[in-house]
Amino acid sequence: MTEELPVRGRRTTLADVAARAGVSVPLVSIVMRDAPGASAATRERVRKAAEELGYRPDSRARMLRRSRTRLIGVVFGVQHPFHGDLVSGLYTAADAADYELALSAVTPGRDERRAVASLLQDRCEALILLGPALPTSELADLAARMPVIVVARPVRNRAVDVVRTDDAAGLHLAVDHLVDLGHTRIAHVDGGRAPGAAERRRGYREALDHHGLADQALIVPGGLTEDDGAAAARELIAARPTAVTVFNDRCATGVLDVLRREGVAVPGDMSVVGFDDSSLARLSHVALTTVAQDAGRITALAVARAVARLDGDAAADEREQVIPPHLVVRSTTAAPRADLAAAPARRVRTSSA
Amino acid sequence: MTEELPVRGRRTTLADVAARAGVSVPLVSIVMRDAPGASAATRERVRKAAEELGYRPDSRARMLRRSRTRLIGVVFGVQHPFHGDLVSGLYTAADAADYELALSAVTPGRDERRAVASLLQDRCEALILLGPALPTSELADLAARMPVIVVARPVRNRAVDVVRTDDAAGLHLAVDHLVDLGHTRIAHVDGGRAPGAAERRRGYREALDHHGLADQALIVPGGLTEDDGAAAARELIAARPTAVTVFNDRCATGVLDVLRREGVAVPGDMSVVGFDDSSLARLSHVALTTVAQDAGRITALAVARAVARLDGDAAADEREQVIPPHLVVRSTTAAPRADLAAAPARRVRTSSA
DNA sequence: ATGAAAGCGCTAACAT
DNA sequence: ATGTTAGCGCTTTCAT
Repeated sequence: MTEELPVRGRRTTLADVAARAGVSVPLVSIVMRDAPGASAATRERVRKAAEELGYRPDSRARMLRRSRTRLIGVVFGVQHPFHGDLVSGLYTAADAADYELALSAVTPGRDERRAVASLLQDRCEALILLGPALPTSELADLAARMPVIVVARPVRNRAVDVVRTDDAAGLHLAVDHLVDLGHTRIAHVDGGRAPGAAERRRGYREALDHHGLADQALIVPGGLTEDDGAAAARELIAARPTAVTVFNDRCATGVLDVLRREGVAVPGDMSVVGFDDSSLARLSHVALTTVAQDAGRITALAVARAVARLDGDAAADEREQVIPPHLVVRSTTAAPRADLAAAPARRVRTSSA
Repeated sequence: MTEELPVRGRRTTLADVAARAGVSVPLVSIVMRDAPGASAATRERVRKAAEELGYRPDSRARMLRRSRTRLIGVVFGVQHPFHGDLVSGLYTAADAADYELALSAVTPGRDERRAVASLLQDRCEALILLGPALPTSELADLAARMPVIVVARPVRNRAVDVVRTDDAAGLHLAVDHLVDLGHTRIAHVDGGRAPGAAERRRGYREALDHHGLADQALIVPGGLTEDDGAAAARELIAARPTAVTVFNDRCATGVLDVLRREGVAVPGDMSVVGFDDSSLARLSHVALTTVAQDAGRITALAVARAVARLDGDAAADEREQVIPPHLVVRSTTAAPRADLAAAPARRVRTSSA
């Protein structure tokens, strides 16, 4: 029994397997791909030979020969926790659609342009970009070459597909929940120029307006990080609304931390609502009430859209798919204390950072 | 002027560029690779043609033809924040060494075996695994096929290279710092079976022993997450050491949160030291004193080792490179209060969860 | 059911 | 300095 274990050096190829099985190369190819055109006996023999040689198909050669690479490029931010959830979902969806994923990370030393360039060289057939900061014009240029699906950021250009959470609706949910609890003085810590921040700000204003609370609006400058939230918390302590909606969970965590340290009880003195339902929010000692984005649905739709564009079947016409979020109520929201509910919030439209 | 903008459909190839420039295909290849063997005038002409056609080399064809792919596979956990720092560093190091990176993520639905398998099909020449959970035997099998560099986890097998932080030394730093401040009753919240946890536990014991404090040892079961830390904090509140070293920053954050909420002042009543110097620790409102792993150095060494194995030049013989960490002192450590410094810590070797 | 031949896009080896 | 030939590992005709 010749033990030809796979060792460092030349890789085993179809030809090696063919030689060992005593058949032609194309026939081995047929067997390896489970394509029709080989007898059961041959399949058996070829599989055995491949197994013994530790054969692994070369995806590069395969893609080179096929007209299609069945490869979808994904650009993600290595620092952003939510992108982790999205990447997980993308793998699942791509797998089901029989596509491969090529990951390209954006890091402090590697910008989006480089990340995209490397995917182009890998001959991806479509691009899925998670919360890209690239200008719309460049996205449009890319979209002229290949299907481009932008996730979690609105893009006003008919050439690119967009799958995103309905950010405005998310803030409606948050505000409605707080109003239901009896709050009237509800502030918002915003996300500055972050993707989605403008939509959430708008949703907040609309929702307040809808409840006849427009004159109670208080928008405090925030950002994406815990530090931004901590800074915002100081303004909140001065203004003393009874509840606050925060741009995202990270920022909300910063808000929570400072509030509690300064003796403001949550939810006793102030209710707090986040956005994302990240792992942070789920921690039992944080237990943040938050607006959940449906990562599984978003990623499934993103892949489905990429595949639809590639297969060219009935190219869907709405370029933007907006997914409704849902509210996850945990322990940072409650009815306002009776003595706090009445007093009016100090009105500050936008205070300077 | 023929505007042959790159449009969806067939990609432009070397042949297209060659035709437009009126030269042979290999000559274009030479120009695109900046290889010697073309006149300045030709280079000029070819570059112009390539530019006009929006030509991008096909990395798959390139790798297929070259004997070398110059591709290093990286397996990382999409949820682990520290892996983000490592991936960033790997890109930088690979770039400098003129290698490409192929990323393969481990997600809840995609285990390490799958992640590795896809990299093998991509014909990576070496593998860098971040904190892999794979059994040593499988790592050794892999290492028989190609250079394998394991990062951030000790592996007792001469076939694989290891680059990791000196975890035990990290706990020496932490304990020494606390002893210098005057602490004698120092507890440790451990990481269970997480990579590095055993080493850190050992370092903690050694350091206490070194200061003649062995009989004060108190190890509380913890874990990797904030929740684990929160649970451990309750035990700490009962035992009341004046200081605690925690497995990692995430867990330490959980400890901090509960301590503060239960009215235990940090660092007034209890000092806390983390491990990782993750972005969490750096947050101004957390300001955690912590043991910093040198991600830049670790990744540089990991790539350097992979390259050394591949180039076969003077294959370094120590398979394990242990990098000393350093202490970052922030605001969660201080001298113990005079009335607390004297009393002995309750002695619990390992309490049950 | 099986094999022979061709070629995906590129680079290396050899011509000239 | 430039062109010709061959072939990386695979899949796709097209024969048989």
